[in-house]
Amino acid sequence: MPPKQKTDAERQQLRALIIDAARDLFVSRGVEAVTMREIAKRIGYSATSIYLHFADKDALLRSICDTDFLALATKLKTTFQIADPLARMLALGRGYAAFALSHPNHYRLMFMTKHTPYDPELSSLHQNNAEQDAYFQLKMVVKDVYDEGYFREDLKDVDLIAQTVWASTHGVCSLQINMAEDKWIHWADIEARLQLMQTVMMRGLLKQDIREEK
Amino acid sequence: MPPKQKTDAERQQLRALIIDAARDLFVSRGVEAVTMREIAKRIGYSATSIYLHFADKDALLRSICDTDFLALATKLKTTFQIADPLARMLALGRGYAAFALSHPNHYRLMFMTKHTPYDPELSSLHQNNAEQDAYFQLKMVVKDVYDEGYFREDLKDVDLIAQTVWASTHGVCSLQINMAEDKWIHWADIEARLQLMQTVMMRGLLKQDIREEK
DNA sequence: TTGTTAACTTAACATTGTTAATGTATATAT
DNA sequence: ATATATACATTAACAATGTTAAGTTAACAA
Repeated sequence: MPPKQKTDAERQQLRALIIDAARDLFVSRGVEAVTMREIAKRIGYSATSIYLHFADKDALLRSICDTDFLALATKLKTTFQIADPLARMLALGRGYAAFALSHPNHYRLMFMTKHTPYDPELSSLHQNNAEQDAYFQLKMVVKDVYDEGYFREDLKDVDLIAQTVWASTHGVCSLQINMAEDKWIHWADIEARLQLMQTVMMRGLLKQDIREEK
Repeated sequence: MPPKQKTDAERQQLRALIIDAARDLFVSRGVEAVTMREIAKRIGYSATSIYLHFADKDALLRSICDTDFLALATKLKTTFQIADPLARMLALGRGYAAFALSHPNHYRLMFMTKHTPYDPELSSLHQNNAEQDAYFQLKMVVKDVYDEGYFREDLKDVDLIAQTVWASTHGVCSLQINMAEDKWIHWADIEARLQLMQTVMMRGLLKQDIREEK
């Protein structure tokens, strides 16, 4: 029994309801294990109603990722208040890892799951926006450190540096998320692994005198 | 029309046939996109025949991973002939990355896909065997470098070092495999990213005089 | 010859994502 | 006030999937 003509706000609200329910289920049991019918049941609608708001399951997943990317960027934004570029870069890394490890299934959806390529055209987020684009945030802080002249002489490509910094933290976090339960490896403490990775990266990227100053 | 009573060798052969066909398909189109019927068709059997050799799709996947872990260890074994521990460690990293990037879907199955925990008990491979256990190979070479006294004074935990080295290369490779197609990031060349990561890690892990010697 | 059984196939099931067909209550037009 | 159109929702249905149950066939043992 549909009360007709929802306002835009109401429709947005239902969209959010679907997204939240879906994320909850995806996050606790994995994307493929969750059915459209199940998501629908959770919010008291029929499965097909979801298709009035999302083209298909993948589009729903994409929307969830969009909101999670925004959540990540919002969290990392708090580092902007740190004046020293180097301290800011380290804080960004720590914040990123904290997000990854406290929302492992979000992180899996965002960075570890096979997907149709992310495309700024198809996203509700704005690329190169400091409030919404976490990669842009990283690039900015790396650029600030670069502009201070802290990086070694042979490091000139800000994108390359940013991607290497990203990969280092992503490596630790993604191994933790995907392999921590395995009996094959006797894992060192995750905090120790994160700390060592940051230390090693700083040693490898920065000029010696900058490191000694700290 | 079943000619009865296969020998053990024949049954092993059919198992291998299934594994090879399944891997081929998994690797080219992803695990979930491939159906049991399709695998069966490829080798001229019916889908249900596969269940005579593997409990379910996941067990089949596990067997494939086992053979791929062995393939990785076998590939990395070629580095054993390098006398210098440091050069050996670098070669191991390069070999690992080459494997990951030339078999991205294998790699995805092995290290990026959610799985029931790997357990030495349940594997056909032997843990801590230099021929079969790639992590053990890494640990060994890290230990050799450690024994030479090449690592910085503050680095004492071989497992922690090994896991950090692993995470660095895994980070680059897994981002490449999962995100390279995304339009959001303007990716630097993958070779440059691998090279910089190795350089940075060596700078961060090794004593200064060792690095200058090279 | 007659069972027995291993190897294999066909049928069948429950579940999935998704589309088509249908209903229903409201908003608008008359 | 009545009719019509339409937005919102549901139920039915489809093709495809992993998997199980129920045959079928051929080799061997008695």
